[in-house]
Amino acid sequence: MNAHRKGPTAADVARAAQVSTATVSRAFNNPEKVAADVRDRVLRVAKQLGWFPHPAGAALASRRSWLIGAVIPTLDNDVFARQVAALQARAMQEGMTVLIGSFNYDPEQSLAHVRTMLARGVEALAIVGESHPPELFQMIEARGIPYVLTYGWRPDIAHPAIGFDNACAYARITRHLLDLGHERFGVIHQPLHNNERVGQRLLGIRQALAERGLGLRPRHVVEGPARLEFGAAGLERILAAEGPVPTAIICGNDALAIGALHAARARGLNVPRDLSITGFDDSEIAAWTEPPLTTYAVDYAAIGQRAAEYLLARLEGRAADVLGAVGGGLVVRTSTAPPPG
Amino acid sequence: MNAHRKGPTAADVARAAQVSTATVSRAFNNPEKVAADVRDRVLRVAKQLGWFPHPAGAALASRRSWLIGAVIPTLDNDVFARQVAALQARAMQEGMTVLIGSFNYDPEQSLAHVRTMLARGVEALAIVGESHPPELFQMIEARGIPYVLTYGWRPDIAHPAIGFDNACAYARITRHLLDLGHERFGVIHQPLHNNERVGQRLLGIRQALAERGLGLRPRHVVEGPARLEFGAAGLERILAAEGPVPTAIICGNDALAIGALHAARARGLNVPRDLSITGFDDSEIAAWTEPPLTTYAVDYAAIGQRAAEYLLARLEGRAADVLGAVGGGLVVRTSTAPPPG
DNA sequence: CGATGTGATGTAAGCGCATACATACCCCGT
DNA sequence: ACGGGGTATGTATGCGCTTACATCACATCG
Repeated sequence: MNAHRKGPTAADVARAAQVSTATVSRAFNNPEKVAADVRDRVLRVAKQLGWFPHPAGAALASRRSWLIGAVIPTLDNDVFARQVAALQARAMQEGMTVLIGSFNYDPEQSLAHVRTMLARGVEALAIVGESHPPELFQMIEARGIPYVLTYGWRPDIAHPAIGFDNACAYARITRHLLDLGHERFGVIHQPLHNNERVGQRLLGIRQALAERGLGLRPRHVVEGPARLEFGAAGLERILAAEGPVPTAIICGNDALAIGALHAARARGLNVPRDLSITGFDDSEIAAWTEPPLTTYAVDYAAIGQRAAEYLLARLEGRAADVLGAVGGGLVVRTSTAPPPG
Repeated sequence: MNAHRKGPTAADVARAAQVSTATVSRAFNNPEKVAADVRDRVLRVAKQLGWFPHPAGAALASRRSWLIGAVIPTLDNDVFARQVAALQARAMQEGMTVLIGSFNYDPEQSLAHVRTMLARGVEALAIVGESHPPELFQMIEARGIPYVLTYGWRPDIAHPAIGFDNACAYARITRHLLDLGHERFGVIHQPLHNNERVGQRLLGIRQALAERGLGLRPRHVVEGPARLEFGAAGLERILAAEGPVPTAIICGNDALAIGALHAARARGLNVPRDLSITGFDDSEIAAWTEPPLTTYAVDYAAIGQRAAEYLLARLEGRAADVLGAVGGGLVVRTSTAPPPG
């Protein structure tokens, strides 16, 4: 690979503008320290020569990379995309740029991403979730850079984190259904593997049920990919189970819920009269399904924005009171109703 | 900001391993050039000291940043997210990392992103669309780095590009409807502003219509944000127009089409019996709407992957025959049918 | 057995910039 | 007119690494 083209250097600009390289550097980085006429001359010459500070030289001398790393499961999910977009917007205001790595729910890959990001000199890291190899956190600690976990948050979490309490959120959904009078529940959820958030959610459901002396039957809990297709297949499977069938189905996200909605209709069931179904995330389409979906909204943009806030503050040695839970809440539409009979 | 922590340097490792810094560097970058025992010793000492090559030093000395820039309209859209994910996956195989910038259909922002990316030392750039200030392309040319435009592609495009021909794609959709017997068409499309692809699409529709001696009435063409809500509002507006109303509605993407589907149902129209509606992108949900949506699939992942291929090849001075059109085609489902009567 | 080649390692020169420190200059007060 | 203090600019060093080149040990072969 020969990626290099020899361009002009600060020295060339200095010579052409009849100043020293120090003044060239100052004209770019501390304009107020340079007399207006000199600065203008330098900037003009630089533009003419097509020069601007070479990042590696600048990074080396100033010991700053102006890079923040964001490690997320996948970009193919609005939830993370929104978060990253907000992080990036805020970071850009401070002149920092964001490096994104998607790890596809694979701890190997998250480790690899953190490794290369550190090798690229990121000054801070935002990472989705807790399910990562201990080595990942050790590497970060060893580097001594600020980091923050995003998406999930729990009162007893062992890292700086910004997000929402998955257990609480799903307990909230469950109580909504309990209050409507439901007693038999089904759950269609994402893979538990390497995703502590999903475990938290099941926990939240189970706790809310336990409060009323209820429980979840294993045959009414199905796990699979977070896609419409599995939402449909999952509901089929639950309804095919032995014995009395659930009257309420709690889904891991809106896509699963929409799939379930379809499967229910295909079986001639009326939602919500015969079966209540809930989603999660309050995606755009949730308001437009037939019937409109009861779901749970989380302010994902706030997660990204506050994560940026936190990291920026840490980099400046400031304190920032932004860790913890972000806003969110149940959005009741018409896919939930009292159970039949 | 004090982002710096003084860590060990190559010299520390060299000393501890009783070799020169050159050998340390080689042990990391050209392991095969170092005797096995020495290499192991160096790597062990390095790990023990928690050292690895400082990126800025490495970048400065080797004149490589291993960075590729991706400039896209927004991450909030699956279409671009998929493309970026593929680009990134391919780039990572070669040890390069991808810097992402979303410009929100604002040329100012795309310019700003390219500027900071160049300042970060990216070695190549992938950019969505042609609607950017000339200055943007000048900056890239001045830097002399490879770049490729993605998403849109035309036979007469003036840049290296990978994507699909928006005009052809929409002509194809239009002909499908023409073949079904439609003669009056409506269009619900995204903002034309700073988005040459949308203009291309309208062009394609008009050309296909012209071939059969037909045209588009201005009052049957509405422009607005690419959201469900506007899909619905747009259809309302078209149906409220004076005179005979369209029997086929061509939408700029699946979200608009789904919105239109809803509005049609709300007005008591049966799709496709009373009205045909088409989408674009073949998003996951398109197969699950009521009725399932006729739409147009584009292999967005291939765009990202081939863009990476092209840039990588250029960086290595190789030729790569990947520019041009990617796969795609009409997906006929049941939201289209012959016009009523 | 000495000339020559080969592979492993060391030496040292930058890579392009920021910045602490030194210097020159100017303004002002006295 | 002179000194003090502030401001604009220059000087020179080093950031941490890679790599061309020099060197050295050793094996090979005529």
